[in-house]
Amino acid sequence: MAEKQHRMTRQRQIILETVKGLKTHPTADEIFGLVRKRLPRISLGTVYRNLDILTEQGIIRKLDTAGQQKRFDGDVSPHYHVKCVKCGKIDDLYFELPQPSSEWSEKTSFQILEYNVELLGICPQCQKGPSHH
Amino acid sequence: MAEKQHRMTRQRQIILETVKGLKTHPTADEIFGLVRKRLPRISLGTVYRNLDILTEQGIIRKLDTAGQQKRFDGDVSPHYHVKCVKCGKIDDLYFELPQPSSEWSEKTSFQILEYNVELLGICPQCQKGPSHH
DNA sequence: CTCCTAATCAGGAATTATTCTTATTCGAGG
DNA sequence: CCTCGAATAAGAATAATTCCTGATTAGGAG
Repeated sequence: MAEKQHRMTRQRQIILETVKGLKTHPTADEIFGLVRKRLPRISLGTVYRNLDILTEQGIIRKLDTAGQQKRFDGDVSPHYHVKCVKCGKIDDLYFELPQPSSEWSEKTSFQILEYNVELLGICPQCQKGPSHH
Repeated sequence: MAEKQHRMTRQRQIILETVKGLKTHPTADEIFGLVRKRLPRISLGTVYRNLDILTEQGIIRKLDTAGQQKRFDGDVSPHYHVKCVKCGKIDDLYFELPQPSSEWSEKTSFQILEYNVELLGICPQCQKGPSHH
């Protein structure tokens, strides 16, 4: 099972620091924008590659939310998310869900691994005015 | 609230029949492939447009599953889905999952509209061999 | 410290899914 | 039939992400 070696490059380090340093759930290009301030020559491809590597390593989380852009989360503790249907913003939800029950597996031929709950709603900001951005 | 008029064109009719006639959860291009057999000159854009219109009308369902391609479902009765993490195939689940509790909404400042439950698993086919597709 | 090499990088092209544009056609109410 | 807004085919455009290439570098071996 030869695992691939991973070097800690300056780029990867700064991308990691950036994601961990945010309480938001940034998209790849938002991270790109921030990292660029410290590493002006970094490329978007590098950001994507490192976000994927860090996700594989379980150091950050990739939010496979329905919709267009994927978002990333520096908080890998178990929690769920709400997404604003208007602006796409994501908020954390720290509640417990029951474990997948064996009863479920009996009713499907799939081997069930996990389940996610994604709540959809409207964020405080978009509740105020008719979204005019 | 002037609803937009919708004409029943031959294209829309056949797209609808196709989706309703399938027990699978086809992607837009799979539907395109099938509809094409009856309407060789139809364009992919027409398929997309009509799938969206039919979804708006609640006649079919668009599955906003995380991942790359969206899938459609001719069965609009309430049920959930499992997605195979290996091949992306989707299966229906006709059992009850934990209902959203008001407790959840209290923990966020978002106005909750709806919630999705997405189960992830491995389909029978992918359980067998080391996925060599 | 120096060498070596696989891992990584920057830059940009390629891919993929979906939406949009435009000129033309058509469904259905009058 | 006529009319007209809705719908169509074809293909361009967009957006997010992945892939490709030749140059660079981290970090272990010597």
